[in-house]
Amino acid sequence: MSVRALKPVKETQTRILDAAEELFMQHGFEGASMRMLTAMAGVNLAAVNYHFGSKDALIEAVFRRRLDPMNAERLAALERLAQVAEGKALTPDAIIRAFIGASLHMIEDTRGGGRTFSRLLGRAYTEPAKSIRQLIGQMYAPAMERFKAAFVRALPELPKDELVWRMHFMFGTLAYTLAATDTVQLIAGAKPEDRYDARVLEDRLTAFMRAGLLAPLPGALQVRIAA
Amino acid sequence: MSVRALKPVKETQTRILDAAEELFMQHGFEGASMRMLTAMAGVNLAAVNYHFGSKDALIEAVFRRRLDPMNAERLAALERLAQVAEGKALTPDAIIRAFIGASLHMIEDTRGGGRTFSRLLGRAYTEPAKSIRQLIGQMYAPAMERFKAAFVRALPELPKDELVWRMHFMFGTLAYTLAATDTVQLIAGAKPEDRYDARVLEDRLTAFMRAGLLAPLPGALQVRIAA
DNA sequence: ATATCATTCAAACGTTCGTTTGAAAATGAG
DNA sequence: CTCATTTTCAAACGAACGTTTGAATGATAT
Repeated sequence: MSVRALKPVKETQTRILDAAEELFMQHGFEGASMRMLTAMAGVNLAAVNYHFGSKDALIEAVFRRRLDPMNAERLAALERLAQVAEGKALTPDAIIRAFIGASLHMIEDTRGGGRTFSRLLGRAYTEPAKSIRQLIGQMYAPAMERFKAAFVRALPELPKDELVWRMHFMFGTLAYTLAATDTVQLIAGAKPEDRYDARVLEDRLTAFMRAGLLAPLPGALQVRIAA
Repeated sequence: MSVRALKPVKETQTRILDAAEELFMQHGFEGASMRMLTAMAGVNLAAVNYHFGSKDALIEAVFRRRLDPMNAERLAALERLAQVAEGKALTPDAIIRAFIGASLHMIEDTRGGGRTFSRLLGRAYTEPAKSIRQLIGQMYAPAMERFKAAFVRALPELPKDELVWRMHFMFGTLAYTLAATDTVQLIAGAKPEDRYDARVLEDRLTAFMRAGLLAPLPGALQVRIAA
């Protein structure tokens, strides 16, 4: 097969992936049918099975296309920081930014569909289908391990149990922020135009997460009801 | 219709609601079919349409059964605090506990299916189907407003925009904690047995959220506010 | 030009979906 | 008991699902 022969193939596959991304986000994996999907992509109904094998394989391909580069970017950012630090432990702030930066860059990518995917991704974390959660888990595992190690070095005094929980909380904050579209408007009439200004959002998220990560241990907190 | 006549009706409806809760959580709303559902409930296939009208109406009923009392509990807890405070502003700590307490009590309810529902609820926040997100939004709106007002009183120096975002982040942390089953195990081999010790979890969540809520304003925002 | 491969296409496959139906069974009131 | 109402039940409805098929079309290399 020559190089030229690949071009139309990739175009069809890309069109399918783009449509799948959009429709999976809007209607969920079960809710988006092959007929909707191929119609939006402008390809024949059988094209998905021909190019990807099955709907499940398509779902996996949708995630793989974006998630692999994203986690690579994450790890590269962490590596770059480690280079600059010259052996010293990184600050929690820097680690957090390395982790969430990759996700937020995607939000800004309105043209390329990155924003669509980021919303899809936020939802996938809580997806009922075990196979999908497993897939996501596998793709995140290596990055997760490296970032955990970085946090352990940055916060040697924080018990590991507690760190794991706080990473869990941070992950939740990020996932929900990626996925949710309505809550901010629900709480108050927020200006939606700066929702996707990734720089401002990164600052906001980092401030929140950093404080949560460094919070005093629960036992040390004294409970007061009123000021 | 007599009082006695209601009993078997309620039993059938309750069996359906319980099965729906379980299967919606495991397979999602589209993934759980009426045939699975009625089989688990031990009722005839037509029973759902007879008692609830449609599958969509059943979904709404599943949420209404738990969510209305939960938000009532939330508001009652806040009201109780306000009584004790005698006009003084509440502490962020107390407000947070009032908000998350209701959700966490549900996690502890293993027998009554509350824990199942809380996981379902965590997922529903990021549900693709607009109708479901709308339903949840409606049910939360009144409580949301009251809690926002309480936070505004407790933190008069915090800009409202920022407060809204931080409530959003807190909501995300809670939602994800309710929904997620794998992430903690993914980050590290956590002990799953204390995952649902609501008291410990409440302390952990409160410590994290309190710190995030009170975090110093991000640098870029301070510049904006000063200007 | 011809043979070979990759891709597209319309049509149909069997299955499962949510819902409806009308008769049977159960229940409560007079 | 009798009648009216409520609830259950087996069966069937049309529609939509993911997938498969085999022929038609396109492109490549000899």
